[in-house]
Amino acid sequence: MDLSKTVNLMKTDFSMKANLPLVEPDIVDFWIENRIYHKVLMKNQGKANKVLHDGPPYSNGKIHLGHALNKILKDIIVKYWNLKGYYSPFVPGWDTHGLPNEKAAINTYNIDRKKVSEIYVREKSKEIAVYYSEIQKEQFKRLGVFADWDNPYLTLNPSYEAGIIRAFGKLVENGYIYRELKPVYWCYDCETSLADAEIEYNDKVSHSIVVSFKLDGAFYNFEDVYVLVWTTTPWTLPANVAIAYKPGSEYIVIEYLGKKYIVAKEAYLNSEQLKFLRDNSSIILSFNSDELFGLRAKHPFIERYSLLVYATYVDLNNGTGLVHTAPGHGYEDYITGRKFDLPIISPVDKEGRFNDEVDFISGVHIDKANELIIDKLFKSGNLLWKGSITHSYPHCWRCHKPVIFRATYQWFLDIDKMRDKLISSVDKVEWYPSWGEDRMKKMIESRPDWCLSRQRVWGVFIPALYCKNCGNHILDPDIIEHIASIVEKEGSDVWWKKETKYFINKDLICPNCSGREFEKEKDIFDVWFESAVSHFAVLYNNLGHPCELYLEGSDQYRGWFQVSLITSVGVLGYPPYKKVLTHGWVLDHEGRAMHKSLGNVIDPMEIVEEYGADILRLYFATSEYTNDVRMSKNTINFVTEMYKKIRNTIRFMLGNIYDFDVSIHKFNFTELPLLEKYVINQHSMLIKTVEEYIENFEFHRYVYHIYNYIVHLLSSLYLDVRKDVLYTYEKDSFERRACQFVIFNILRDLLVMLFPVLSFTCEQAWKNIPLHNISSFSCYLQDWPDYKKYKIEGIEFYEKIVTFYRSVLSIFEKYKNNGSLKTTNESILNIYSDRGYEFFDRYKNLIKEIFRVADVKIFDHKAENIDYVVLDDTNIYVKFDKSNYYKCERCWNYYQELKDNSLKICHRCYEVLQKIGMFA
RNA sequence: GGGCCUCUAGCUCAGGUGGUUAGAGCGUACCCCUGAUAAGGGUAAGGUCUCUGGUUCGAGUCCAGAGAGGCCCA
Repeated sequence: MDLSKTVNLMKTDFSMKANLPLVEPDIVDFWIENRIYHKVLMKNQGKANKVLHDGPPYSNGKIHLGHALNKILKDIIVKYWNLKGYYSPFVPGWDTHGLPNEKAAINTYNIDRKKVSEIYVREKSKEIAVYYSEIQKEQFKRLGVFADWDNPYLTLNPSYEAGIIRAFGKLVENGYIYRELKPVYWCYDCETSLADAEIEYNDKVSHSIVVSFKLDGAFYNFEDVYVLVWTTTPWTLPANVAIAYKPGSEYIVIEYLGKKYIVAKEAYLNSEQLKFLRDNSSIILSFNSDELFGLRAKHPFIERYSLLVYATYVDLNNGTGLVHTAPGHGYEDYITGRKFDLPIISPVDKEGRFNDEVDFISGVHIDKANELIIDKLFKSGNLLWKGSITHSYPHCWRCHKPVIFRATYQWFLDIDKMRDKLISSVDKVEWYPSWGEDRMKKMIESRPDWCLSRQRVWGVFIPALYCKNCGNHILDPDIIEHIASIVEKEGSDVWWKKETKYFINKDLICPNCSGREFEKEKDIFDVWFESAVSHFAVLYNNLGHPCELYLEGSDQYRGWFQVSLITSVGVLGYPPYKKVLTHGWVLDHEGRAMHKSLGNVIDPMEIVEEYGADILRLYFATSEYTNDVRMSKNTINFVTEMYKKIRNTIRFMLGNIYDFDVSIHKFNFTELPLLEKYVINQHSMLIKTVEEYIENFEFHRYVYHIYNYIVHLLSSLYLDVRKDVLYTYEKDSFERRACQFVIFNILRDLLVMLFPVLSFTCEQAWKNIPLHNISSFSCYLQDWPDYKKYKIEGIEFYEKIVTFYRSVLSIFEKYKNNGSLKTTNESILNIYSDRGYEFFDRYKNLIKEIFRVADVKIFDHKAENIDYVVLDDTNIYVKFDKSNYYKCERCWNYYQELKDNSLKICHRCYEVLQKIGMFA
């Protein structure tokens, strides 16, 4: 008789080898064809909603690992919420406007901006943006991310654009918008402003001059004292309004050729530019630079005074330690200017020519003006030294000519006005990790006003008008709303297509000059403003505002978290989110950022194609992602092994319920065998703990906890112990059906609990559960398990037996290693204890079951010279003996006697064989 | 240069309010099983807790520096 044929071995089509790269695409199709995302929403309709609002990635390339990490983490949360019974839609978004796509369009289609219409550039930019958003969408789908892919929000959608304009209108109404001069990079050859990204740095030879400004009044009883400044851009001197020194530093008065000059001591000793006077001058006074505060110096060729102010960026190793400050011509100068309320003078026009402000250079180009100014300084005796310098200098990316900083009028959002409100609104948000709150506050405290305007075409225009007569700007909330409603229907292109009057819906008269002719603003919004108002364009009046959660990389404290907060507080008065969660960056194995130049970039889709999306998902889920996540192909192997263990355990469970029907084989948990009760109660604890971890967004704990449960409790203990019952007991026996019942419950719950991470694998396993046992055709349509259902009282003692078992195993190892025993099956376990006799005696059968030994003998006294383990502070002595029992050839257990010695079958197996008709 | 953050076994992670020999899994080595089999079970060896000072009877845990790395600014 072939006894192996009489045993109930596992059966399943769920293969051991995953083949994820091959299998996953079909599962994606299954989800999409069956509208699983929508079905879950229908199921949860009317329940409490929790919305994770998607921060829109920029649509100018394929996804990288950072995108993958971000979307997978979001997906885990949203899937958990939906399983838990919340109504949690996920609307994906893309940031589509802005310079990178405009640049990409110009490069891709070889566009000469001067020769084509703005509409053409916009059309081509849109092509690029839509193209990449579609690519990214497909990639995200392939990662197993669930979302409303057919209805994403794109910032170029007319409805979204209208939202941008309306949000701006609210900010105007609330008094946060103003217009002011600000220096921007300017190319006088291309006659345009440039963004940072359009700047390239090249070496340039510049003038290098040291200029004196005469102090107004006496300094330390010295009359006629001069301060020295160094500059490489003499043409900016007409815009000089201040001189900056480094606070709290040692400055000196020196005498040089009979005159007294102030410089920083360190500069005097080290600076290249002061070399000319170092050897023929003497220090006559030393003082703290703070004494300079509030003094003023006379401009060398303009009837104006220059204020002495402090600035921490002043460098004492170059120049004089006193920095020529022209807020109209430099960013740092501008910041200092705002700090000290200095005027912004901008005497240069768009072609680089001076206006009439200073007579001797009126109409002169700045390149020529340099010479004239140097000459003027020389003649007045204010030029102390003249040389040249080669330095790295910003150039235009298109014409490669040096650019200048030039103050032009820009639109601003007034942060100062709302700063207190912003900071207090930070308190209303829960930040994960908690240091986020502090970080956000510190950033808001020091953040300058927000320059909203860009001199570009690919974006949403700023809905402002100008009086043709006097140039006065007009921001009218009624007109802005009117424009928004036009854009909602026709898209933002309409601004470039229609005449100004098309946008004016009332009798508009310039309040300044009573003019009636107007023209449209040419500037567009900073792209950050567009994505910043997604809460208004997407959440408000739709998904709900504020939403539950924003989740982005930690760079977004400066970016989207912050700008969203600003616009939300500015428009509605409160934050757009209840919680903010951040993740770190994906780094290479060495902990370095991935850069093309370093050659350490890993493409997420490469991982998906080689290992599968579930592996990538598991990788991120097991990482402590609030820190940076290191990744290399080596570390992926670790996750792969972990995956195999999970998969095989699932497979084993699936294979052992092939003949199980939950509608027939139903039990109350309280009537189950002890081991089953113990396992079910552990299962209850698992669910509870896992929930807590996920609620705190601690996914690595959640996954590791399940994993350890699978390894320690299921694979190593329960399933291993119960193989005997599953394989050799009669199919319909209480023991076997009870075991299957427990396995089925655990399996079903595990698949649901792992679904947010291992979506593909769980769905695939779900399809392999015998059909009659499940009520839904997708794992995702199940409910999250209720831990209370599995709570069982009075089985705490079992833990003690398990602990005893685990510690005794190392003793058994000694018998194995010296060759006296091979398996526990064949041996007898002797337990000696003077204090634990009663306990061990009572659970003798359980101990036999867990240890899988031939027999257990308990003694109520200690033993000498043998191994012991400590249990509850009591020494338990343990000895294994080889039994002389007989092995049953069917169940492989050892018995004192067999039923049939010729067949070598034990009593139990004999009965089973009889029942299944083997002896008929 | 500034703000914020990270640094525990080869790898991924645990280690509330400071307290005896720092834990788990993977990997490794060795053993068992061959009815989860390109599987399953077991045991063991691996850590100056990045470094240097300090507080304390006592610090991975608190404080101050340093180093390496990350994000954001300048």
